[in-house]
Amino acid sequence: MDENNISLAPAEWSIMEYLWESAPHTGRELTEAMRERCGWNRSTTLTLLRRLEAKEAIGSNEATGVKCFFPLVSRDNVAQGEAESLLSRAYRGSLSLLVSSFVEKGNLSEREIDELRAVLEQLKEKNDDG
Amino acid sequence: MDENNISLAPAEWSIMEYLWESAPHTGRELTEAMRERCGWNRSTTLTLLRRLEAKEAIGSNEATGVKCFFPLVSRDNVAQGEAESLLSRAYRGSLSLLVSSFVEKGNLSEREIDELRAVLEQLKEKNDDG
DNA sequence: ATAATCAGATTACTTAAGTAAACTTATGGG
DNA sequence: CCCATAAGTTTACTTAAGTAATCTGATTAT
Repeated sequence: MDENNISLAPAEWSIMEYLWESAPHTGRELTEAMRERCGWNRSTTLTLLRRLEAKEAIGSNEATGVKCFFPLVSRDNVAQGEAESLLSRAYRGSLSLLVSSFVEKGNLSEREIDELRAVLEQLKEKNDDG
Repeated sequence: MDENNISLAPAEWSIMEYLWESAPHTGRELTEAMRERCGWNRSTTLTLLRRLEAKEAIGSNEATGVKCFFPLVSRDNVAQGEAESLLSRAYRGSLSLLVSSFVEKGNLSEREIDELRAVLEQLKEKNDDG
């Protein structure tokens, strides 16, 4: 694979989020959605779509005469890639360092803490029988 | 405070890393270090220093006649800020979601896992007597 | 067929970022 | 006093990103 290492600018994320929620969508639908969500002009959305296609983050299909866009990369993959890039830049590649910095700041909600625990439980299991 | 929300471009990180390791440093020292570490031209380093000063990520002192640069923001703060920005963009603001995506990918080393456990232990204590 | 509308493409303008050349002082030797 | 260096400032060029106007070819309602 080489769809790896695709990184998205914030504005591109907005479009991808929509397409990850549901796809495919026509340019018209995207334009309308982005106008509502971000207040973008039609041209803005179309430009972003073109750029996303250029970097192969999305693809399009023109069977019906009208172009339909859909994601070529998964949200998980993109998120993971950006997380890894952040980790290596700011946390010497260490996930635990990141987590620990949040823990130390003490700005984690009860809910977050519970969820973290759950994740670690899951990890323990994986480790026990893996 | 308003030194909050300072975000650094990758090239800027390189300079800050050096200054976080030790400071203050003269332009000459920085230039030399960046030439070694990144292969940058003198002008490049000086430009980056100027931009960092403009965004108040670093300060300088000219007492000795030669400008000396030092960080105005802590590495932790910057890292935290970028992490929060990533979380909100890619993980709906949820740290556990990020961690869990790494766990699921299964690309965590034994060491990382141990460290994560330790961090969670720490969190448990904090929570018990906090 | 023809004007209004729509879809998509081309062009454009701005700011940020990476990278560096060129210019300007200041300054230590001769 | 004059020049080679050194330190710092200005200017510049490129690509990415945010944002959008404009142009062009297709479609449709009269």
